[in-house]
Amino acid sequence: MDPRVERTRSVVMQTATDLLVEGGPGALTMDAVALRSGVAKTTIYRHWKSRDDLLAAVIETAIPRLPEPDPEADVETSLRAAMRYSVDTLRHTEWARMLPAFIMLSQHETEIRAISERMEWQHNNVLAKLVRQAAEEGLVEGDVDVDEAIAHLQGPLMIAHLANLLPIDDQLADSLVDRFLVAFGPSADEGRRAHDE
Amino acid sequence: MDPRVERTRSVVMQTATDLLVEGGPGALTMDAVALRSGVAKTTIYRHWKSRDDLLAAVIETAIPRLPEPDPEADVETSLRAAMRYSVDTLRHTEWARMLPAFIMLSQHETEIRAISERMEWQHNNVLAKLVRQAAEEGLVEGDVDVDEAIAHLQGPLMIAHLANLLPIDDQLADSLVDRFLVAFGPSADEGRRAHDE
DNA sequence: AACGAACACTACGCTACCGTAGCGTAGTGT
DNA sequence: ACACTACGCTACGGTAGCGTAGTGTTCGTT
Repeated sequence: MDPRVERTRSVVMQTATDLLVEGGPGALTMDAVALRSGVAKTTIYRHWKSRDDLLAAVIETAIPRLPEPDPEADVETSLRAAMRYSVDTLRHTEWARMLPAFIMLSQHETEIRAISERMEWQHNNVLAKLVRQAAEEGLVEGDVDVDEAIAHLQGPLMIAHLANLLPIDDQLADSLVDRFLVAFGPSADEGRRAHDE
Repeated sequence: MDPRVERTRSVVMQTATDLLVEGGPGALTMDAVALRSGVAKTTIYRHWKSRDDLLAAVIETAIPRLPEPDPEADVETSLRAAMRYSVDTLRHTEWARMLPAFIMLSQHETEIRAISERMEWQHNNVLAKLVRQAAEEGLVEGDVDVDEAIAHLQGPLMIAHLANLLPIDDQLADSLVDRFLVAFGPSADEGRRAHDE
């Protein structure tokens, strides 16, 4: 492939990503990208057919994919690894800073919503498998609601990030799994029953 | 007060709210508000000094305030009431549909960020008091991290709403408190220790 | 009845952004 | 060396949004 093409693509993508991260979707304009990247606007349009197309490409590129768990590892280890991975993406990637924009855009832009659904599907797939496996092995209650479990694993992390409520680090990832295993542990029913009376 | 003023204010606010909810911040334009509400643009500018000012007013009006718990009630009842209130605002109010926009705007617009911080402060204040009280009464572990507790109470609800992961209803509110009490209960340490070996 | 405030309407000027056209230049692969 | 393609540059046309001006009208108050 022509190295000029490769260079243009990467420079524009990086610039567009920076603009989105710094100023939100409103800051990602073709003129701004052209000005800051040094790439001519006409050239940008040769690679992306519209501004929305470029925006979608930026998001598509930045979007995290949860890795499949190592089939050798036991469930708890895999669960901890998955949560640490989620924490890492929120700590080290540009994704973290475009997440708010992404959440909003997926509400109103059908193109972005499609990306969002693919991502959620992929994430929930990985996590759901782990939760079911954990249920089978007796680590959590047998009749666990998978979506509820995912909400408890990911929800606190999400709000910690969006509201700056807690520091995002490995310790958080571990404590999330700890809390989850206690809350959804097979002895949880007894705990709740004991509490009710 | 002049009834014309009152009418204009309420009609414009309602129209602006609708536009924000339907199409996000980009849809809330002065021209659109004027057109749909039937109020002349010059009149709108007589009540709000700019488009951003109107947007802020809409958000400020829609923003939910967590009510102070009844001092007569016991902690667990108050906690359940607070969570049911959170659920209700996400189920019945326009706030639910403008939350994504709000999250994004508070990232980049300082005016909105200020509103966001006031809201978080108010919410966390109410919840923090309840969590501390719960700790004192031995309902949850004594050295509980208040912010962590809040994250576990509100996080799953937030993600359930944003990702359409779970139905938002009273049953969810109750199960959130149930899970929370188990995960943060005074016996949680034993649970975790028992699990580790 | 009369005054004043709030309002509607039209028409602006201004800016920012989108997307395109035309032309000349510079780098790539053969 | 050659043709080809990507690229830069400048200049557009078109649209949408913000905020304002001027004029006349309606409504509320006293």
